[in-house]
Amino acid sequence: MKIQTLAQRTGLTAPTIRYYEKEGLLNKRHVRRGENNYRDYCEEAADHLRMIKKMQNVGFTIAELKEVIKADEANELSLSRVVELLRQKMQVIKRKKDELEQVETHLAQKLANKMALMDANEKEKSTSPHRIFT
Amino acid sequence: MKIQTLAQRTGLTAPTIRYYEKEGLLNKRHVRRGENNYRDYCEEAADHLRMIKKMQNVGFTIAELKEVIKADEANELSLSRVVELLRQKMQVIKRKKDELEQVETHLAQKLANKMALMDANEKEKSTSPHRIFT
DNA sequence: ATTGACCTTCAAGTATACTTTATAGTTTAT
DNA sequence: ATAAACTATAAAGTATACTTGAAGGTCAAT
Repeated sequence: MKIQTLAQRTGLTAPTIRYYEKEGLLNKRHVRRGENNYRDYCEEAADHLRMIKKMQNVGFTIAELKEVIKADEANELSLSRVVELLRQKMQVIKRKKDELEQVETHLAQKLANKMALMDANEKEKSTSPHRIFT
Repeated sequence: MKIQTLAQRTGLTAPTIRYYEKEGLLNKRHVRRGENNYRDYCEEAADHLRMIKKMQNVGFTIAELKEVIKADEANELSLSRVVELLRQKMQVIKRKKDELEQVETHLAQKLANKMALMDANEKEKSTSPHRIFT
């Protein structure tokens, strides 16, 4: 598949996909070159990019993504190092999940607060008319 | 409390705190000025900044943070607008949580994979000696 | 065979979030 | 009272993650 197709399937732009390749987030498994020198992507490239997008959304940098991707491709010699890295990244994710829940609680509290205020306002509005002639 | 104290309590640097103030993430409730023109922070400022840090960590931009903070301070007239905004941000958080879980699953799978490979390697090592003189 | 829609690379430009530097006034300790 | 350690502002510099622009090659349809 060509770059525009992949862009549409992932919601990224073609320049962004080229940029990610330059930054080392894609490898031979994902991209080849045709005779015309056009990039030719395999089907899995779309999933790969969607996962990259998700990790980006939750705060991973390109450098961190690259680290995980490269580790995944690395050979057996560094297996224990890869396992260590994956464990470490999962710790980071756990921390982020905790933080998200704290933020969620915080916002939920603010929301409840504002809604209570709105309710109070509504009551005032509906009771005022009764007081017009009192 | 002065800026260095606040910096230590939040893990931010003094310039970062000044920068956040300039960007509108702190208000009169959080900072005042002494006679010397030094900033004087209230106790709640630390919690406020820690929450900002958490939201930053999970991918909120300064512009988004400012939006929520300003909304929170807004008067009753825009209450329904604030409630709408808070609901919207909580949706974003929900989405981020989903994404984090997907990434977590993905990494957990890779981890399991690598560990299986390591196990296989270990077995090979322990059986090889037996084959040395065969 | 020419037009338009693709593709290529490379370089420069932009937005965000800081950090650093320069310059100067204030407070604290000896 | 003077040095060290703080505070202030303003402006410039940096890193990250793209986006945009220029200049050119390729492909598909008329």
